[in-house]
Amino acid sequence: MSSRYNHRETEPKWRARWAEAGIDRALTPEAAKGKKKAYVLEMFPYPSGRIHVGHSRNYTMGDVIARFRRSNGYNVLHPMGWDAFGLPAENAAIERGIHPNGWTYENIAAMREQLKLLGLAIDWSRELATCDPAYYKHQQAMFLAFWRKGLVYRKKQKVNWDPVDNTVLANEQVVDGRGWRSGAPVETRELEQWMFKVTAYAEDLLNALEQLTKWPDKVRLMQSNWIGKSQGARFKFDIVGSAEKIEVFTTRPDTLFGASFVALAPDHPLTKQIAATNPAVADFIAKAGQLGTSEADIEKAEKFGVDLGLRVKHPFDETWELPVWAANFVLSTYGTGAIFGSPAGDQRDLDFANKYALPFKPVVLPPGADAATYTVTKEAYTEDGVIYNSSFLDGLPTRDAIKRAIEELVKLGKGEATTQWRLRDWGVSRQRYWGCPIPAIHCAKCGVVPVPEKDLPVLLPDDATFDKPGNPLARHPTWKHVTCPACGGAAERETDTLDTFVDSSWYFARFTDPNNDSAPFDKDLAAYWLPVDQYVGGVEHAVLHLLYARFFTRAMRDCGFLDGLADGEPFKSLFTQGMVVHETYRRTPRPLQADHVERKGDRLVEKGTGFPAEKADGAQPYRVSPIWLLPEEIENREGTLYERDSLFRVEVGAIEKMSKSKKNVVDLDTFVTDFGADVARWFVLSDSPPERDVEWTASGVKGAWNFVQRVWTLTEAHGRPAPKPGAAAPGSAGDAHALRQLAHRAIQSVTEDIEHFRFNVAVARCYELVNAIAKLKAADETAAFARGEALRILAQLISPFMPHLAEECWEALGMEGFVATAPWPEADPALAARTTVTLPIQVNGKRRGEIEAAAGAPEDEVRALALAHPTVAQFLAGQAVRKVIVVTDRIVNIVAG
RNA sequence: GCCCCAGUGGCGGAAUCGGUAGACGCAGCAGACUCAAAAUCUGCCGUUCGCAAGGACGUGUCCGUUCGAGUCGGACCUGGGGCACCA
Repeated sequence: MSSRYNHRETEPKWRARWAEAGIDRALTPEAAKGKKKAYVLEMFPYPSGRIHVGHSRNYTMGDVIARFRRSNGYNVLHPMGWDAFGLPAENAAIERGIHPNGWTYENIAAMREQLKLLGLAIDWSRELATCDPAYYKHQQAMFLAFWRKGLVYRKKQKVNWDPVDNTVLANEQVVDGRGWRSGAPVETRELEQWMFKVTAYAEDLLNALEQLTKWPDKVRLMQSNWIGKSQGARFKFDIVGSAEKIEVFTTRPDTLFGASFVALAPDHPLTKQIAATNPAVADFIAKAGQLGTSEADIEKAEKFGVDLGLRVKHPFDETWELPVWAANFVLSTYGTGAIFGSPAGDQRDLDFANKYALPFKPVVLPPGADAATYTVTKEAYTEDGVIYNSSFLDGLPTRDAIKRAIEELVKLGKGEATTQWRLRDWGVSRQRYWGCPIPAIHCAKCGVVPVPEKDLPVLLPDDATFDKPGNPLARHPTWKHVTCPACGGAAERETDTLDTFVDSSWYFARFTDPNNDSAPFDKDLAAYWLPVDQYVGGVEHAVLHLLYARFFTRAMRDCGFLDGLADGEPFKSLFTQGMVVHETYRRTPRPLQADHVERKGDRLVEKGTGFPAEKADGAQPYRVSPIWLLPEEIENREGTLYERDSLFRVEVGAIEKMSKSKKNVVDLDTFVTDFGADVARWFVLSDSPPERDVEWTASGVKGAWNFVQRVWTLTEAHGRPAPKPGAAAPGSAGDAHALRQLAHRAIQSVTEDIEHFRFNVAVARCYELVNAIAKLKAADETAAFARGEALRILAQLISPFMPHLAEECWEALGMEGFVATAPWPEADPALAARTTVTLPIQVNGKRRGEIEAAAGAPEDEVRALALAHPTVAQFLAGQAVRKVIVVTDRIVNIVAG
């Protein structure tokens, strides 16, 4: 009598046994002598509340790798922690009066329990939270060390300022140019900010990307573009009738004879200076300032400028004067904030010249173009070519002309060759409470003074208030008042806290020695475990988090915290996984008469039902709001979707990333109760390649559920112990032999697939194996051996994916110990090898038949067999065989005609 | 606007080195079991012509390279992602 697989009993049972046996703990380097190490890490979560099945994919992928490595004999480190500082905790404090500390730790407790439900092989003894003073005190110590090393400095930087709330806004708190809470238009203010000198490593951060061969090309390219190294020249234009000069940066000094104007950024000092007396220029600055800073905004914006009334001398021809404009497309933050425009060779310059009727001429002749007739009117030519119309540069190809032009600028003492970086230093100051305090003290006499190491950690005060906007640290009555460590006089603490990207820039190193009180981590332990062998996370962190972490490991190395990571690269192999997406559901809006609407507090609701309502454009003045609904609030009645309780019709919206705001989430607890963790784990890895998004569907869940049941039914029906690995078979023939071959080939394939992150293909191979096991009906000893062996192999192959089910099967097959710690199966080469192959025969590239041949059969033999094939012969009738191509074990192609 | 990636049955996808296109799953169809349903099992399942054997067509479009192209090259179309107009 077969019973259904009961995940509700089985899953907790095995989790308890694993925990009791402590199999998920990483071994110390001494205890792991002779083993290789594998550090597997998923990007740690922000404790935002509850997790849904969408989050589970990331952790499941890491877990598959971790379990696979452990089965292959590695000493595995697979830890978990919490990126626990951040804005949402502070928002919750403002909105609901809960202290960020309490809110954060409650969320951590809830999410830890949820993650444990997934059966992840995580070493929970190493758990850390970045908001724990035991963590951030080391961060403060490293901050001081970086400071001593010259990697920290202070600089004025622009921030978004809310003039009503008197507070600095994060970009995400600026909605349509207004403060999210006050609704007041955002102002730009300059504040003294703490900076990390990332640019000190610009060259290395760029060059080392080449060595990161196990990172996705896409991420390497994005980092490379972000760092943005460009070679060019810096030189000065002399202003006519003045001793002042305008310095510009260019990558194309070869086009200097095509110059038609010089343009300055709206906030270039000279532009500002002229604006003081010239209302047209002041007007231009105001207009340019209204444009957004995002590229989308600027895309829509037309290029415009204003003539500053100045003229400059061309560096190569004193008699040639160029007008000076201010233009909205010139960036003050890049290069010198000034350019020369060479319209024929740059689309922006061309658009600008055309708009203001500035004269220009082409100076780069494209290959094959005729110098006498070539013109540029609407489209600039930005590629390489041969220089003409350019005095001493005439006839030189682009590259040589760039060199020659720079030589000339140097000779004239006007400029030099330079390297320009797009990368800027990292501003780490945040005017917020819930972050790591910056260990600095401001003294009127001594200036900015570091907090002495012995006084660390600088703790956050528990009794901050969140009832008013602004920085709770700055307005705390006592916290900031201290004595100066240098002179002993009255002084004030720094009230800025660190950007949370700092917290996540070294947590992977802390995991190697998470309870160290005297140092961030022990150098030997870090040297043993680092770099992280496999890092798994979302592509949204492709630039900032990964770049900052790469900076941080270099800085930690150079400040003596970290040994054994000579190249400074923290993550050897990176995988960026796709998201889980799901349909969205919205209540279909229903029109309402004005007298059916009432006001409750500051919200409109429908009278009687209390459904939220809003103003509408149609015939009726109001409607019920089309709010988002959870999947479990939906009911399907004969193909039409309704909201379960209200019986509103439901519209199916776009398929989007699972998110709280769209409510298209499937709660993890509920799902695990209904279907089990294994079903969730199996589902998120089936069907879609890991780097692509996977859509969560009921039918996909059903497929995974059926598979779990099928594996268990087959295992239970076998009803006897499976042969131990390497046991001799009692003979092997026919279908039983075929099953053994398939099982051993499955080992090879699944092993390869996991190594290469092809989880969906590994899943397909497991389905094949199960189908083959089910198909073998014979009951004799030979078949029983083959079936038992195949079931044992199956249990092992699925164990990284569905660890609970695999343990239950392993036990039912009479195997000893945990499948989780059993050695990974090895394929018997004799069984896995193919002895005969099916070769397709093509005639002139079209398939006309196939033959069976021994694997590796000699070419002559295969050729003879192919030519003798009846159908093939038919197609060859009346034609001469010109050539026979035999690709061993793949294909035969006969060329005839 | 610039840069990058991807387009394969009704759907998700497989084809790892240029060598049988469509593995595996989902959906669907037919049948078995059942009083019935669920579950399970068996078979079919790219389009098209054909009674059949078999043929023709088929991996976004067009062109090319090759004995042979989903895979390589060129041009284009569509969708997705990144971006700080980077001079």
